[in-house]
Amino acid sequence: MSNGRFDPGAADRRWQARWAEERCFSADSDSTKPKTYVLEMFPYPSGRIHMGHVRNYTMGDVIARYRRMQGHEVLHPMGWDAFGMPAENAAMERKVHPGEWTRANIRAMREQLQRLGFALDWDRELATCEPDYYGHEQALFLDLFEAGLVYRKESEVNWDPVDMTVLANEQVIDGRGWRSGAMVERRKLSQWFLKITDFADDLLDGLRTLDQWPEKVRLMQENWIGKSRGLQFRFRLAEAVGSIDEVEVFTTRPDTIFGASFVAIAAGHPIAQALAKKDREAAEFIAGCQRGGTSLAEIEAQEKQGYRTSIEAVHPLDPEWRVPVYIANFVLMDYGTGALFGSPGHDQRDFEFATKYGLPIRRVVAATVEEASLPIVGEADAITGVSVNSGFLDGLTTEQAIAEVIRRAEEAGWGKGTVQYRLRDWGVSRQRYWGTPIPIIHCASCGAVPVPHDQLPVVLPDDIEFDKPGNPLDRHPTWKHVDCPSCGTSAKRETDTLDTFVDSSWYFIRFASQPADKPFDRTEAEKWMPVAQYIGGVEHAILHLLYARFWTRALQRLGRISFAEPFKGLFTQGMVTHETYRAGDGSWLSPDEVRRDGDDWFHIESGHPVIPGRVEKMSKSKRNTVDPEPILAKYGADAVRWFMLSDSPPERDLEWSEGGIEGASRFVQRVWRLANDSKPAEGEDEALKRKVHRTVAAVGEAIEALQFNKAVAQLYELTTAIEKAKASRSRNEAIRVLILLVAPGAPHLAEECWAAIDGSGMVADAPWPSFEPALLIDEQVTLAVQVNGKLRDTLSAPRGLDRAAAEALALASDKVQRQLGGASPRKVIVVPDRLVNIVA
RNA sequence: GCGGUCGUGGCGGAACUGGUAGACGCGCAGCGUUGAGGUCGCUGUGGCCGAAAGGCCGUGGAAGUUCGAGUCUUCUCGACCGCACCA
Repeated sequence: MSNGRFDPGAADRRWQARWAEERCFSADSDSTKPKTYVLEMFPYPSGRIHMGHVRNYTMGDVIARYRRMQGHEVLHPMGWDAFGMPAENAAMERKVHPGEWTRANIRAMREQLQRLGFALDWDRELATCEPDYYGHEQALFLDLFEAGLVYRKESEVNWDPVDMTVLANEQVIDGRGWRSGAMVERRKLSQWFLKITDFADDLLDGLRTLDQWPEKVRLMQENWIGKSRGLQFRFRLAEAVGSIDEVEVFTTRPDTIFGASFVAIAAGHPIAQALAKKDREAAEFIAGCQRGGTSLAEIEAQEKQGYRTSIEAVHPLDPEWRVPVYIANFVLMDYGTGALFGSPGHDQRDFEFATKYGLPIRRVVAATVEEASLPIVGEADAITGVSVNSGFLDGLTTEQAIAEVIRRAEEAGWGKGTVQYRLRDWGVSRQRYWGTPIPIIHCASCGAVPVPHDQLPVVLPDDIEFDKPGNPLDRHPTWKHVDCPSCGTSAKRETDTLDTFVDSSWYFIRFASQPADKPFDRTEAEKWMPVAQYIGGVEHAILHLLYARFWTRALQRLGRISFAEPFKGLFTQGMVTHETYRAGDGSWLSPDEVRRDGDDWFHIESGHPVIPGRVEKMSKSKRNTVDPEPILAKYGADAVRWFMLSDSPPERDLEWSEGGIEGASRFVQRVWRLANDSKPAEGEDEALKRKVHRTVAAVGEAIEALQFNKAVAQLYELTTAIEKAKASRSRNEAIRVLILLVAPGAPHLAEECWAAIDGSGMVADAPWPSFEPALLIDEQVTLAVQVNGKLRDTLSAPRGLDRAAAEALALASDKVQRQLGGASPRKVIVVPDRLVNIVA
């Protein structure tokens, strides 16, 4: 064994090979040990791993290895979220098949991950783009279909008329398609939806059970589901429109019903549609509303506009009172009833609308009844208080008034108390090739017919052309032409594929159990599920994590599994960031193109000055990425892993720095030197022994709380203590323990050191060291001595010193006496074993 | 607008239920090792005054509670994140 520097190049490979050979990290579902499922969000196979992956998987690996050392049977799998658009873009740009491109990327990334020495069970690796995964997904989709949780509906989408495809909101830039640059249209398409709204209340209630989730994520989901209680009620129309003689609205503030000054309906509302047939102006207004994309920015940019129809609505509480009906661009068809009544005194949006169209603005809520005649000026007064100018509601608090209106509405039959959700059903149709084919066949006489289970998987055709815009699956000459499974006449396959979020909604169950003949085996899956610790980026706080929760609950409703929540513990890690650099012309420069000289930065090639910018998430566009591969080659896996754990708390951003990786690398060398410095010695070192026990306790605690930066700091301290200690049996023991404590973070180093001190077996199989609680407590304590709350002295005292003795000891201090200047203390506060505060 | 997180040295960050602020790392400085540079080792490092002993100030700002506040309360300023015409 070398006495020189630790050589990660050789050590990394050596131990990675050993772990693989001995299948150290294959999870045995028949094990009698306690089981722990540790999972990180699986990556999209873009081709190369980035620092964010390294950080994410390092954290998971520390948990997995720590649990293993604690005697758990750990499931820690890895796979690929392998469907998605980048593969199709690559196909178009480079004329490679999406599958070929994706699989090559997987090979490259698998090798990179293996290079980092993660304790992964590669036997369970899966890729969502393979039929042996998506075929089972199709089966699950059909189960949901049969249970009535899947339906087909016309829905508005962003349509790119050149590429002939649906665009996600993020792909619409300034109203144009991101690839084609064509003006995006709103189009109605028949799409498949999953009934996530059926579970709105369950998903909301379930959040309360997720006490190991970040509060932030639970709040985000709560807001996303957006439950509101209110009154749904009808205005009779003074004059019927065709067969429609009333308009139903929803409000969360029924107490403001006496402030009603208009009714507004969405452009897509049946009344609006009916009016459009006979009123050209109305038709034009509706068309105007539907121009442009559905993206957030665009809707926001639009000014509130309304078209005053000839219709009037009758106030439910006063048949003489009529309010105008507007078609308005800000009313959403798919929230509530697609219609609302405006109460401009107490809602800013209604206020603006009423101001623009000269509608009455009445105060119906005030802080106190005395303020009933206070005018509303400038902006709406969105308060709760007491009802005023509201007939029978006058004097009631907002809460009472709401209840009273609902009561009367229900009694008289013109409305009822209801609950509304912001959450919409999940549209899963995508007009793309590289996704899971939706296993449905459309038959002219039988309608939408599920593909029989024995004909699954519906496999994507390989002979596919990307030379034209649109969905290549739809253009394929033969693929979609099949016979109806029900009546046998010729029919057509669904050519849309599933949103890739469906793929990631159940992969964690497939990891736990992967039989060939079905999606999963219930008993087997339940040995591992739910995931004990799930780790990933906060960007998935809503979509992925909500969809996965929904899918799991759906499976539970179908009786396929017994648990409702897939992820018991969730941790959202921060991003890896780096300073940005710009040249004089504003172009971005990468970190290796610039050089620092004191406080100034220069472009290496040209010598021109460079402007350093803010620290931002590593991204290609800002050119501030650091590729893990060369770093890995230079410093080895352990230094990189260690740096990922150091410095920043895991939930916060970590700034990549040369100094940081150097520091981590230095630590690796220090541990290595200590391991080689362990020679037979006699004698005990009490102080060091205590330090070791304290560190074992603290590091374990820190890892369990996912505070890796604190664990790292503890280990630095212990390392320094060992370096300073004289040779002794305790010191050799300390080195042995240090190696074990370092192992989850720096496993290659640990194995190599373990071999150097002749430890038995591998660290990968070694148990986590234990500690003696008695040794955590010192016999001598340091008492802080304050005079009037200011620290004046610190004294060493035996633990458990009583109050009187502590007080006497403190008063005996020269420094205290000098502060007192002969005066006697007025009061003395003693906190045993901690401090004495003398009040003069 | 609504909801949330966070403000501590030059930097990343520690500080358990109110009890020695600044652990640990980076950076910086001095010394040593080395032929030089780097590596490596040792020492120092919140600010101000002081040779030192020591003193004063100090956790975004202001006030309050307390023997004692980074921690609790109120107000205020700032940064960041999520949602957003949701009736």
